[in-house]
Amino acid sequence: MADIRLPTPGRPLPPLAALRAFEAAARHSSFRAAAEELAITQSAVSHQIAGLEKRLGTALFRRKARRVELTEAGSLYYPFLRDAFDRIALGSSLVRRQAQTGELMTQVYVTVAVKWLIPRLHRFQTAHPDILVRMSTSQLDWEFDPEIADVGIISTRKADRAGLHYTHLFDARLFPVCSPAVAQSGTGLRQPVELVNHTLLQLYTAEDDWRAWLEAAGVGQLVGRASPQFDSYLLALEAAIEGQGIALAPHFMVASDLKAGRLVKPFAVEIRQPARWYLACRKERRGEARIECFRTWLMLEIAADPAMR
Amino acid sequence: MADIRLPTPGRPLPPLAALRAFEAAARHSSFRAAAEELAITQSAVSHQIAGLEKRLGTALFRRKARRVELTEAGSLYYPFLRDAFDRIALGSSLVRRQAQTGELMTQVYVTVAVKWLIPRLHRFQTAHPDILVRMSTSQLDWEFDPEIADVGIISTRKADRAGLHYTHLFDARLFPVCSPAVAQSGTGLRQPVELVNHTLLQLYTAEDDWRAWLEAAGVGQLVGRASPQFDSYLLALEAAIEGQGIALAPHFMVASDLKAGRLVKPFAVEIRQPARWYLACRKERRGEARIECFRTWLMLEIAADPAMR
DNA sequence: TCTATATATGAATGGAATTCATCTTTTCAG
DNA sequence: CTGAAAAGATGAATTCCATTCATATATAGA
Repeated sequence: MADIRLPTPGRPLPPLAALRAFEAAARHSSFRAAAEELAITQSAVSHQIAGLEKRLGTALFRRKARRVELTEAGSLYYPFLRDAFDRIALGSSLVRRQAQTGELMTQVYVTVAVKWLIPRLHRFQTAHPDILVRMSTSQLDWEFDPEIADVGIISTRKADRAGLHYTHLFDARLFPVCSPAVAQSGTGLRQPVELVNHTLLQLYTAEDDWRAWLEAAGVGQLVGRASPQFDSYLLALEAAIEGQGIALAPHFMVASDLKAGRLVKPFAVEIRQPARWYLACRKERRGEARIECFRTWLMLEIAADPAMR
Repeated sequence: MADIRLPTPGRPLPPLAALRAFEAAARHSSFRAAAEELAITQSAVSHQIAGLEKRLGTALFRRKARRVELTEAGSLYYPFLRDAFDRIALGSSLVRRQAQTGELMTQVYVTVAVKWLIPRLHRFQTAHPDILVRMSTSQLDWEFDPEIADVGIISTRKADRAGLHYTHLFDARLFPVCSPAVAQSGTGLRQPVELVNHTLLQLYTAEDDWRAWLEAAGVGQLVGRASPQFDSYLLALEAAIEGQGIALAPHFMVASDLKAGRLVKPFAVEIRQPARWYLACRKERRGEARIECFRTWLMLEIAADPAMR
């Protein structure tokens, strides 16, 4: 039951603070320099070393006029402490590095991956070369699966699954987009009411979005032409780019296509996407270095991206 | 000016307390056992390790039902910390031992050495075999010389020499002693006034002692027969034992001779020796292990010796 | 002798480490 | 299946130790 171990049972070690002060003071041959290195006052170093000397029952330094020098006892002690702190420092940095090394499996909707994340990912890889980001792209309605992925960028109305930690990322704005050709066809597309002559591209998983937007645009009764329903925004947007109709999509998913002129935004009316966007991970894995790196980076990218406002 | 040193400049190490907790917990595979070893609560260990994990950005333990086990990161970390603490412990114990090893030069009046210290010294040597006590026996009037000795057992009226630290040891009682033969010679020696027919053995350095005692005994005007003056109590007592007269000595110097019957105490009257007895050492050397060992042992011996009361 | 620099020291302070009290989870016995 | 025991987690309160502050002391150099 009891741990009968000679070298380590209940070894009462001197306080670390004092040992660190001693190590630094010995290295610098100066209390003042040691204090500076440790970002404490000279007084603290003096107190700590005095306490250590009292505890060990021997002087560790000879106080000379403008410096201190190790006594015999101090010279004996110093190498042990130096080595010990070197090991602690080395071990700590290895663990820290290891924690930041390896893969980070992210679960992302395919459209988010293609339209937003992948174009930015090189910056993350540059900043964190030790973290290999892998992506599992799911369809829009998939739930985050912590068995598969370390983190998930998900859109949901209630971020309350037990055991998961959610970081709110942003709220998306929804508005219709179409190809420039479609916007100019016929009499053009100037009023929401003119949508009646167009195909509204729909998603399985967001069937209410169009209804909500038409409502907000003041044409709630309007029913557009039937359209195939798509699995993902990606496909709906592809169809829109090819002029097959008008898609309703979150701003951040179409920002690049708008900028490139592949798509245009015919109306000013926007609605908030009812589901909010989160970064999810297992509760107990919050704090893991790779996850924190990714989270921090994500937040910065979002803050820097006008399409996220 | 600045210390350009790769391995050690201002390395921010995790708090020692947390590292110790981790090391102990890893060794025991149990927070509870670690807490017990460190004499803190389980709660403290839990807090510390949680903080460490947060700081390192990785879990160090997997919490299993009735125990914890190291994660990969923990397994990587543990050997470093174990080694580091082993070194600190080893270094500390070496320094402590070295501090208690070597000689301790004591400066003692020859009579104190012969009559009191030497008979007890074997007990000190048994308790502290690493400390070799050497003695420099001085005459009664010598002052303590910190250049020569580490400590001095001295008798003085004012313990106030700059740079010296004094520990009060005891106050001595003075009374006359003589050989049994002398005490019984003639009509015997029953009243202090009968001292007039005897030789009063005197010390150079304590000429007033007899006067003070006679005063206290109510025979202040009495002047005994002239006697040679001695260098030390030791010689005066030797003379007394041989029946050459009556000596006035501190109780602790004659306790053994009284017990052995070589001397007797003819009168009950005692006076306090005006000078008090101290253990002296350099102020800045107070706290040194060998000195503290000796001081502590001395105090215990004195407390245990009825002749010191 | 005066100034600059370094360490020592006692008292006061602040904050981190610890405890306390309580909860949650898991195992094991009956 | 229920209850008890054992281990760990957690938030709030507390205690104590490290640190700072203010000041003293000591030495070298001008």
